[in-house]
Amino acid sequence: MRRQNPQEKNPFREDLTMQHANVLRAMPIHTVKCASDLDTSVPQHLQRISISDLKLTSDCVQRSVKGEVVQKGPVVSSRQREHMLKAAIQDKDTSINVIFFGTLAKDFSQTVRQGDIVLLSGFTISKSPTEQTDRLHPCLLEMRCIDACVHVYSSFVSAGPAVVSSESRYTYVPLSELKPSRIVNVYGVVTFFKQPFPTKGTDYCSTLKITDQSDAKVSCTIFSERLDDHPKIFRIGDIIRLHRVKTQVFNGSMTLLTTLGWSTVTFDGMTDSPIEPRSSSRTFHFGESDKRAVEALRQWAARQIPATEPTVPLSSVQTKMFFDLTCQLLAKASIDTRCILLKVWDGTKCPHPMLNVAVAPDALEGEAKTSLARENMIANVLVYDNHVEGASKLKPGMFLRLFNLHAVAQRASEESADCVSPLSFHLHGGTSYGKGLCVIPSESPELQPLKRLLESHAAIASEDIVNDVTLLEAWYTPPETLGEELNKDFYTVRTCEHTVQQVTLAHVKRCTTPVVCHVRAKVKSYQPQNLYQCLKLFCPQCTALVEVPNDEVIARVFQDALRGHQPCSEHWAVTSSMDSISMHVSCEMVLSNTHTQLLFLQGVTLEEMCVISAAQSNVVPVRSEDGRMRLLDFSAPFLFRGDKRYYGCKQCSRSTFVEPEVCGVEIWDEHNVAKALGVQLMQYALLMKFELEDETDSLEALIWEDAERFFHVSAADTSACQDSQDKVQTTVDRLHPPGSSMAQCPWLDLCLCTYTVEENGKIQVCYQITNTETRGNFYTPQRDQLSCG
DNA sequence: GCTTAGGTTTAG
Repeated sequence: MRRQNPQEKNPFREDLTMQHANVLRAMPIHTVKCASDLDTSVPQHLQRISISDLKLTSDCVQRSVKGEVVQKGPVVSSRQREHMLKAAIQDKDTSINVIFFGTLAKDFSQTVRQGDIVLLSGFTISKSPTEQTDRLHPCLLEMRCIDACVHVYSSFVSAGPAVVSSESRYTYVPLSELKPSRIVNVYGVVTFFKQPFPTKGTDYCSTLKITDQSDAKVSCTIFSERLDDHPKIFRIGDIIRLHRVKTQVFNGSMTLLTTLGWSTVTFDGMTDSPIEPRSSSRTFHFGESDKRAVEALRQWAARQIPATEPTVPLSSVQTKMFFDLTCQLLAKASIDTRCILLKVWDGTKCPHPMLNVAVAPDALEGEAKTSLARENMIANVLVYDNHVEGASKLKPGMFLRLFNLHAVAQRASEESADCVSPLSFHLHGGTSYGKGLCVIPSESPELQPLKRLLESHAAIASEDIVNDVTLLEAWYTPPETLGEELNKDFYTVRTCEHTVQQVTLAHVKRCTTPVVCHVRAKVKSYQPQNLYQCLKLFCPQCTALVEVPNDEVIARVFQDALRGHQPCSEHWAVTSSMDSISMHVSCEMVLSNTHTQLLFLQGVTLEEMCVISAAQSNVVPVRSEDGRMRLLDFSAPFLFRGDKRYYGCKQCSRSTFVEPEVCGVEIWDEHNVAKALGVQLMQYALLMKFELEDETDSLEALIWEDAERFFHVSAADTSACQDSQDKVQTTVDRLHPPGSSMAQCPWLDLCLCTYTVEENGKIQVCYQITNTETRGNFYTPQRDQLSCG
């Protein structure tokens, strides 16, 4: 390092001093070629003492200790103090801290590796200041005086009971044979794990539980401030190797804890899959013996742990369940600081309708194909709290495993059955039950079936961009064979023949009028809120659109007609009277025997009219004026047909009453009655305004010309028939469930016409929903429950 | 500066 900085003073001075010192002293570190040399080639005057026998009061002159280097820290230097290096050596059951000072610290750092066997002499004994925390030996060895000497053998061969081979420098202790306060190397099969989570300290913590052929189960706690250093565990059954972890008894159970210099490597646990070590370190040791150890654990685990479904595909998800999901990220969007939305898929179709969380288009990173959402293939995952940090680093296209996802039905009320409630997926805050998420490398063998499935779907999805209209229709129109749950639910279909591609609302707004567009949107709000107000009267002649008069207004017209009540006589009619009520029928119709079909009624109130007309086919209320027959004011219906009422246009109807033209009419209905009377019949129409919204924009669209097809009712029926009114109400409730969020509203495929109208000299762009029909379940929620069972 | 957590469900 110093050589890289020629400006610095005395660049070589320290090195020269070191070399000089080494020459003057006895070499402090001796390497031996054979383990037995540690016992034979060291000075004979040194007497061996076992670590466990060391005491503060022990005489350490002419004594030596031998042990494996189980910890080796870095050389610590400061201006005030000489160089230091802390290590720990272990002999049988006991580990003791050793501190090397000065040049010895540097030499030890360069010459000795963890796992080496050392023989130390010339040490002094002091009290260990870290006994309470590291639970190692109460004493500490200090290697500082001029006599301090290290003999090292660095090609250790284990005689232990473990998974070793001749080339291995490591001994692996069976989990059942772990002793307290030892630094050990272990292999194990993961039976539980949590993704790393931040601690209250400086590190992230991974907690896991492992087992091995000895059948002992041991919890492990791994601390590291670098996320990348944590074990890359993707699922239960993975195999983990831990080096230099410390045993510790907690709550009566053996646990493993990372210590200085720990390391880890993990492997897929599936038998027959390639043994690829997963590690952030490029320098980990991995040889044939490790392959054998992994394979042995795989074989053992395959027999021990019953084959369990590793993760649950969307096609198997049930409401309320907690499950692990392996998937690909399509898009993500931040909801707020404590919540992030992930749109994911795994190539399977969920049997339940899936909640689509709508977010502003500019907030969405990545693209979620709407065609997939339509097929229940996109899961909307809401990631909360402590998981937001990790989720925000994800990029669309990544493969993920989400642990302990919660499938939540959106509507939890008693009234709505689960079968129609859209599912959302929550990764709740906290780490219990392993809640968390991880990225799985794309090349991971276990991902290959998933990737093949996604690719096959992606191929289909890309074809619809080829503008093949037939395929487009097939893709966007829910086929009858689709999941029954979806068919029970509510959706719309376009009935037009337009060969146009689906566009966004933002696109529609940019189009020049007039144009026909296909869109996919939700109903954010609607007007009028009182549905009786959506029924209008429309004159096809002058295009006047007026409200349907209420009974109060109509009754007044009848009262006005009664006021100047006088008999009237018309040459074309025969009249019969009873009290103040007169009935007129056409003479010509009497002759053609159709007179029962059309009755003119004079001198009745609205109530009486309703009673009488209920049993008649066509009744026209009339009044007399100067002895002549007149129709009532057009504020009242000019015709009552059963329970239906028909109105004439004030503008377009003949103002004077003339002899009805009855010739040639055999069956009388509202049209030929109107024609015979010179009345311009007004049509009933349903008119509503929907506020439509998609990911890109919102706009207000009218539905009226095709409203009857949309609602599957006749507007005239809704004027009189309760069932038809209920049907409109139910449909509107399905479009926008009362009190619901946008997320709960169904996506609608709509055909939209744009046009301009001029009003008060201003040109305004209007949108109208045409050629669209609602489909699905129109029953009320109460009935719905029955049908869902 | 040398701890942190120590499996066991949010409540959106």
